[in-house]
Formats: sequence, C-alpha cells, structure tokens
Amino acid sequence: MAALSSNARPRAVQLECLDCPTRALAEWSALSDQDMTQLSRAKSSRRYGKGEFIYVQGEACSGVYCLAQGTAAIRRAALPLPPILVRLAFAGETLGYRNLLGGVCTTSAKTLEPCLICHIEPAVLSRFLRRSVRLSRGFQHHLAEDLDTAEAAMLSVAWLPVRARLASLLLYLLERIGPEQSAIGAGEFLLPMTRRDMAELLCTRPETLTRTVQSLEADRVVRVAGNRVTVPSTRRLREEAVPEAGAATSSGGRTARWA
Amino acid sequence: MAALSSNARPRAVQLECLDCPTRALAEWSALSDQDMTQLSRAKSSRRYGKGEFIYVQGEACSGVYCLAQGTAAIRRAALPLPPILVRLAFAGETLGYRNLLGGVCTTSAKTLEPCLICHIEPAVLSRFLRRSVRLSRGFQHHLAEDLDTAEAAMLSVAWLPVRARLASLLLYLLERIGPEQSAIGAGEFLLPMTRRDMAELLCTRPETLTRTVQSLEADRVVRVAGNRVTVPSTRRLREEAVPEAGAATSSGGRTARWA
DNA sequence: CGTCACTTTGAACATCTTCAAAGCACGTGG
DNA sequence: CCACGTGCTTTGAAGATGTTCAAAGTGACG
Repeated sequence: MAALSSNARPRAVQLECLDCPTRALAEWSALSDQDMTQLSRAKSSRRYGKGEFIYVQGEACSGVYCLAQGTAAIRRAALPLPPILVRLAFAGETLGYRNLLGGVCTTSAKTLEPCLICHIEPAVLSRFLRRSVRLSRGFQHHLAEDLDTAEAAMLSVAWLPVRARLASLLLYLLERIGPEQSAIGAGEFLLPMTRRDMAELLCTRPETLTRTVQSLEADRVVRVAGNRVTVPSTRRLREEAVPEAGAATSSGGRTARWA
Repeated sequence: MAALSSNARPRAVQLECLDCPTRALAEWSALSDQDMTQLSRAKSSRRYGKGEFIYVQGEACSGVYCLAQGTAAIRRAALPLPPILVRLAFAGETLGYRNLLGGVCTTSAKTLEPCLICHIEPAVLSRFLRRSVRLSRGFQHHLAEDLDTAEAAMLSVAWLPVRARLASLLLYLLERIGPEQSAIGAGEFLLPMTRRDMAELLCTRPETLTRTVQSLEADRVVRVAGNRVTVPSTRRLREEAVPEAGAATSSGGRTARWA
C-alpha cells in the first residue's frame, strides 16, 4: 500500500527495450530488433517515486522519456496563472518529443504513481531519428494526435457543461485503465489522480468537481468510493458524455437542437 | 467594396515561390533557390473568394496549402456538437501539414477574405520532404507551435473570464495585422472575422461576446465601430488580458492571489 | 502525533447561457 | 435598381451554471 518513494530499492535499473511489453504500442515499433538492442545500451533507465518531476517547464530540454510503467501528468503554466493538467501519459508513451526541437521545455511532466522510465539523450535520439524516417514520422504523428486531443478538449469546454466533460473523462479512463489495473472487476478502475488534477483537466475548480461527481452518483451513473470508480452501465455514461436528445436526467431534460 | 467572389478574374494564377513576399516567414525558407524554382513548377495556385473552403474535415487529405495572401479560419467539429474556430492562419502560413500523415482531414479551413493560395500535392511534397530534413523539421515545428497555442488557450479558458480572453485576442490581432492592413493608423486594425467567429474562438456565445465588447468599450479600453477596432493604450489592453493585482476596473477590482 | 495538502460543505454571488425578438447588412434575383 | 431573404448582430429578461471564500473534515507521511 505504501508508495515507492523510499530508497529501499535502487533507483537505477536495467531495462531491455526488446523485451519491453509496451514496445509494439508506440513510435519505437519502427525500429528493428538490432536497433532496439543498440538503443537499450545507449539509454538509461530508472525508477521514479510517486509525484516526482520527469522534466520541468522552463528548463533546458534533455531528450525524451519513455514511460515503461506507470502514469504521468503533463502540466502547463503561463504566469501569473496557476498551471493546469493538459493531458495524461500512460505506459508505452514517450514524453518530451515536443521538446526535441530545442530550447526549453514548454510543459512539465510529473509521475502520478511509481514509474519505470527510460531516458534517451538528444544526441542518441537524433542518431536514431536520422537512421529511421519511420521513427521520425512516428513522433510527428504523436504530436499531431496531441494536437487533436487538445482541440477536442476545447470543443468540449466550448459546448458542454462540467457534468458531460466529467463523464467523458471517466469514459476515457475506463478505456485506458479499466481492463488492466490489478484485481478489480469490469466497469471499475482506480483514479490515478487527485480531484484537483481532474478539476484542472476539465477546466473547472475542485469544489465544482466534487459537486459534479456527487451529481453523477445521485443519478446512479457512477459510484465513487475514494479512488475506486464503478460504472454500472457504460451506455448510460456515454449518454451523459454526449448530451443528445434522449438524455432525460433528473435536471429536467433539455432539448438542445444544434445547428 | 465588393468581395471577389465573382468570376471576373481568372481563378487560376501563376505565382513564383522565389518572389513570394512570405517566403522568409515559414517552413519553406529551408529550401534553396533551386528547390524553390522546382516547387514553383510543381505546385498550382489559385484565387479564392471570401468564405470558400480550402479543405473540409472528414474528406481525404490532398496535400498542403500555402497561404500567399489573405487570412483563413481553421475549424473543428465533433458531432453532434457544432464546430468551433480553433485558430487563424495568416499570410505565409502553410495549412494542412497535420493531414500529411494520411487519412482524412481532422479540421476544415475556410478563407476569411479573398486569398491567394498555392497547393502542393502529397506526392510532390514528400519528394521535397525526403530531400530536406530542415523542411520536415519546419513542419514538425509548426505542429508543435499549434499544440502550444491550443494548450495556452485551455489555460485561458480555465482561469480567465471572457473579458480577459477577449482582450488577449484583440492584442493578438493587433500584433498580427495592426502595422500592415491598408491605411489605418497605429493602434488600429480591421477585424478579419465575424462576431460569431470570435465567440467560437473564445469558447463563448455571440451574445456574450457582444456584451463583453461593450463592456470593454464602456471602460475605454477599446473602441469598436463595425470591423474597425481602435486601441488607445496597448498597456491598458494588456492589463485586461492578464488580470494582475493592479487592475482596478469599473467592476470593483478583484484581488486574486494565485498559488 | 502533528502537519500539510487535499477534499468536502455551505452560502453568497458573479458570470455566462438561453430563448425570443428585433435590427442590420449583404447578396440574390427580379 | 430595388425588394427580399438569409444569416449575423444586438437587446432584454430569466435562470442555470460555475466561482469564490471560509471553514471543517480527511488522510498521508514524516
């Protein structure tokens, strides 16, 4: 139950890219077995505790980080405003490709739980990038998908109330970490982040989030106990996420007709 | 005064990339004079009327479009929600690089005024991309900047009221199209879009936008007459955009202390 | 066992949305 | 050239939605 922030285990570890369970997932699938072996030797890996920074906005870029295990939060600030959580990163994702282009980090990344992370230095990475056009395109593709995600979030914020955005987030989390995640049943998952984090992700305040969660609970759409979320009916949750005609909630059924 | 939507002038035109006044601005500056001459021959150019689609979300990608002259709006939809304007494109910008990666367009682009646009087919483009790594990196850089823009917009929406977001938008427009733009003085510019467009860009409704513009006018921050916006004091407008301590407005001066 | 950050609650209030209707502006077709 | 329609803009009033502030409750960790 205790988080691994202690130094009982060695921080530096040895991870073999070839055996990485997440190898097939992302941009690195572009590399041959031979390249992967080379990459393994050129990279460094280590264990992160919960809540550790991976990289920090404003500091010089230091290459990319491959999230072999765990979950991370990508945050962005623009002083004098407080930072917000702009997106989550799950096992298999590579972080920091945005920063490849040089200069300083435009976001911060922080672990949400104990993680295993591999680090690839800029010099090493550009060697591999020069070798494989597919790898390069992979990163560009990831960047493009993040842009899609960000713009889709804008759409949600523009048109949907917090309740629907929260439903979308829960649906998203259910898809990403529902089936896996230790020994809990289908339609259940453990929230990987705090309420404050969720509030930031939805562009609202913690107080509003609390009340909106309770509102969904009151309507039996989800059950929430601490970190454990139970979704009795995915269909029901989906209806909440996209308020179409037939969504007669306790709040009285609106009949929006969009252009 | 009449828009060029008539067919008085030929739609197809001949434009020389080497002489393009916007050549230095963007990713194409990576190419040599020789390459640019080749590109000129391989591309096609034409005149667009106001309000014409350049590409449409959901349709197959058809290469990139270089905006030699004019302004365009990039819109995104996710049914059943109405579309929103996610960003503007000005002269010199190249559109559609997001779509290079294949599949269908994830956004739509539409001219906001009469435009001159060059079109480069996928086959031609990938030839040049293979030739120049700098060009490829240029596109990746553009993509990364759009991501920054999108996430910065999220930050604004999360923390700032419509009034401050509107001030930011006006500031942005003043920077982009203030100095140029025919014969109007410094601190003035012509709005390139409708109120509805502005509302979408700020994630609010046209009614709210109208009232917020009037609120800024009432406090003498800007003067607006039709499309003509006058900014008496850029400093004053900047203060509105970032509501720090010392912004004592007519609404009574809030004293927010952010973490 | 105390501290600190996160969470929840309540009440007051500000902001923004919604709906309906009228006013404008522009382009189309007569 | 004018009349008309269509879509954009503005106005008003009512009300929903979300924020703010203050304070109490909770839990993790040293």
